[in-house]
Parts: sequence; structure tokens; C-alpha cells
Amino acid sequence: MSSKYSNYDRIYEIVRQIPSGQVATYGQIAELANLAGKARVVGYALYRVDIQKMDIPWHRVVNAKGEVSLSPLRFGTDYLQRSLLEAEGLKFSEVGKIDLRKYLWKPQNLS
DNA sequence: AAAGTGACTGTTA
DNA sequence: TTAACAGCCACTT
Repeated sequence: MSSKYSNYDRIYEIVRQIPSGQVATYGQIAELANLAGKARVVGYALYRVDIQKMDIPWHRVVNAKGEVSLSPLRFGTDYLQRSLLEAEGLKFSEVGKIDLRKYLWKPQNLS
């Protein structure tokens, strides 16, 4: 398995496969990208995503607690993320969490 | 080329 | 139950 693609490319490729209405966690993406235990790398990769391109459904990735990871460095894109998810039908609790048991993506075919 | 950064996570108290 | 700590390491500069 030569790596013609970088880790970032694999991460993006996987995120692209998350279906609308479902979410994945950073740790989960890391595992699927052969980066088990390196969830932070996934976070970093998504940080670099060009929001404007709208090429990647970056908003479908949340943390292990089932909430949107908030950070001042995101300049409000974290709230945008919540809006996009709500637009796909996900419900947030009063404390800003979603039910992972309900929305967590379960990938079927690993390539 | 060495050091800094980060949209995380599991464990511990 | 929630909160704080300390690992984790690829990418950027």
C-alpha cells in the first residue's frame, strides 16, 4: 500500500463519505485513516479545510462527547457547524450535545 | 532542521 | 457527574 496520498488526503477522503444526517468523531476518522489514537491530527487537518470550497462535509465531524468543538480560533465557524447539522435534522440538547447513539456514522465498506 | 501548534481523547480525582 | 491533566504526532514555519 504505497502512500501516494498524504494522511490529510485520506482524512478528507473519509470525511467525504459521511452521509448527510450523520456524524463521525475525530477519533473514528483517525482510525479509518490509519491514524488510530491520533485524533488531534484529524482536528488539525480539518482546521486547514477551506470552508468556502464546500468540498468536504467538515461539519459532520464532532468530538467524542457528541458536541461541536468550540474554539475562538474558528472565528464562528463552530456555530455555523451547528446550524448546518441542524439543517440536516440533528437535534441539539440544552447543553449543546447531540445523541451519538442515534447519529453516529457506522461505515460499512472499508476500502 | 528544530520547535511550535492544534476542530482530540481516555484516565483520574 | 463534570473538570482537569497529560499523552498523542503530522504538519507548518
